[in-house]
Amino acid sequence: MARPTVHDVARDAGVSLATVDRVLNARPGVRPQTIAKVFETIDRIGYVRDVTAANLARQRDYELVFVLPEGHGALARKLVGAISEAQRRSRIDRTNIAMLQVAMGDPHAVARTLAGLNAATVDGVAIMAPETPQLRDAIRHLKENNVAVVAIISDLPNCERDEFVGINNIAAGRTAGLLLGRFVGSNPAEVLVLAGSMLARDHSERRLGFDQIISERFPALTVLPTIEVWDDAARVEALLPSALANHPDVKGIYCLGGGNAGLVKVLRSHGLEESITVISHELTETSKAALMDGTFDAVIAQDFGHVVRSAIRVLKAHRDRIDVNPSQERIRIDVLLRENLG
Amino acid sequence: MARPTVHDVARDAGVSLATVDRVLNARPGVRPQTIAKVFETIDRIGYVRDVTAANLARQRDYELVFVLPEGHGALARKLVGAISEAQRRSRIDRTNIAMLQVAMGDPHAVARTLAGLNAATVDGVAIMAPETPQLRDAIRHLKENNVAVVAIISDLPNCERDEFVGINNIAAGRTAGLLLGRFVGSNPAEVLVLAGSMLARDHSERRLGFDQIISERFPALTVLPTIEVWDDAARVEALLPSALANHPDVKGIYCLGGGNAGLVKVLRSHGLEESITVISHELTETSKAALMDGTFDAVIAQDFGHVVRSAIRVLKAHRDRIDVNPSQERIRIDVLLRENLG
DNA sequence: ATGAAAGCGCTAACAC
DNA sequence: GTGTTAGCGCTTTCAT
Repeated sequence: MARPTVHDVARDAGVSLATVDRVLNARPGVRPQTIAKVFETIDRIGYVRDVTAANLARQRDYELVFVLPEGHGALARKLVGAISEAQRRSRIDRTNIAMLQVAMGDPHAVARTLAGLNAATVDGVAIMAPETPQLRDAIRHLKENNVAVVAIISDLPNCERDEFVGINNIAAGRTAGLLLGRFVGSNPAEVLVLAGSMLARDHSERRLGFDQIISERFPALTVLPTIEVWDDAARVEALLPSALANHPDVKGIYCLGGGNAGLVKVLRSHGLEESITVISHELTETSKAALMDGTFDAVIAQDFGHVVRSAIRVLKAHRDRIDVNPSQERIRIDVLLRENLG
Repeated sequence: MARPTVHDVARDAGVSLATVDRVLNARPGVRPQTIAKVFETIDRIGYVRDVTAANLARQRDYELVFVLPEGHGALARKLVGAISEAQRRSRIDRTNIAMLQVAMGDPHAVARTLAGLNAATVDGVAIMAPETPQLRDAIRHLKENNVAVVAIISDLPNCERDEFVGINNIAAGRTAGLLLGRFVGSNPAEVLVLAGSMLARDHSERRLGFDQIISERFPALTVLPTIEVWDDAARVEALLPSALANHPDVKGIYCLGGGNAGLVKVLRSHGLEESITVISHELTETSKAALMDGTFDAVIAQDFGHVVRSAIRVLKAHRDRIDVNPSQERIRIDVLLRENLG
């Protein structure tokens, strides 16, 4: 038996196509009892709307916007690459994707960018930004105008975002800690932690998870205070050597993200590739090469392509008022070793 | 500027819609020069076909078939679950998914199942089966009738399948070996390997990769001959204890897949959860619990949900003659630890 | 070998 | 409040 269509619903409910359509799209101008009658028919005959036909008739594309930090760092480049790829693919499926890069240092700039969006045409916004009061207001405003909002990579738990697409960073930190602990072994040793900036929510959450598991399971390890490197190779090269000199017992380094290039350079120039276990974050050209040649022992990552596609699906589902497949949208914490880089 | 449509192509090329359609769908009855003219116009104005509108007009669903082993094992159950989930979702996107379970012991039964498919209505087949001459013939026959074929989980490299959707099992074995080696440490020790059946291509490839890396990087480890457990808990309980008794230096166990339940039982009853490092395959209720309580140290897995969705996308793309996004269809070798189970 | 026209499931003027 | 109708981009008879 063929799938029921709006025609079947209209006939069975004894109303016209237009009325069915009004009910389906929650448009005004239908008597409550008519609405009820239509809904009753819908789930009696098991009607489910053909979204693609609807989009065809509507002649309306999905208008999506990605807002992200205007970074030069490897992470930003990777993310931009994944979005560009999605833009290229999107031509065939009625989807327009805009990408806006904003200086994240200035909360007002972020808010202005969001405020500048035309809520009448934009269906959804995916955003990666630090949580500020200004951002919170800007997101609330978008939601009031019926624009879907998802946070990506780094969550905005106190904003009215519809969804978060990214990994659980506390769990990521715990994963890193578990690997570091097991790789280093059970003899007493010190561990150094490098961070881009502890202001970034993802970095501080990773650090939290890392500390949790080290103290739970690896009491022989001493974690030294975080060195903040501002995602800047020069700073790594300036600070790391002296830290290593002051702590000759360092057997492990955990890099929370950012600064991989500087880290690799220092390890090489000091001939420490072999003797120190290094766990880092994000798969980039640098970290991949470091994994291949043994400088890094593991990289914790998330698949940016997946994050971007997932954000797009969630945003579209929101506009179409259909639900997502949670198992498809769960972003995994990838553990990358030299052997499973594939 | 709006996306060009068939109308634009027809007008610009000075032909009718029907002719454009014939060219687009490679149907006969068009003069070569007309074909050329249409194609010229198509890429001059940058026309790209709207697949959803085409499907709407065609009134044709995607008819897909999954063929898999009629197993009771945890792996089979997981796979069936993932396919059922896809079936549930498929109602809304013009996709009918059939699932056929076959006794894989009998190559003729598999071939008969494939031969029984109506090539006129079936668009694509996803199959997990051991490679046999009979299967090879059956697949060739499908391909001759324009049915798309993908191998899933376990590749069929000598068949004319269009694509393989699954992990590189040699790399998976290497990944397992690397983790086992690093977790066990550098003192001399023995390692036990458990296999479902060495006839299964995926298991033998994993073993190969495992042996490679152990000999390359962990010379202190001695890998004992494989114990074949036929995916049977009773066999594990019968064979493993004596193997452990004969080899008191066993510090690591690598389970290639299947038999997790028996393995866990033996380890518990011998009080070896802590002292032996265990790496296994596939995320199931059993292996998840074993990871949580520390009996297993790592599980190498592939996301069956992803495999199934990916196979569906590839099969559809094939019917629509469009290309897939390779990065979306690459199945990752997941390294699961207690901390990143999600 | 080519074209005209109807129709897929849905939406949106516009009419009543 | 509700119905009629044209049309989205494409395919497919049926003519010519």
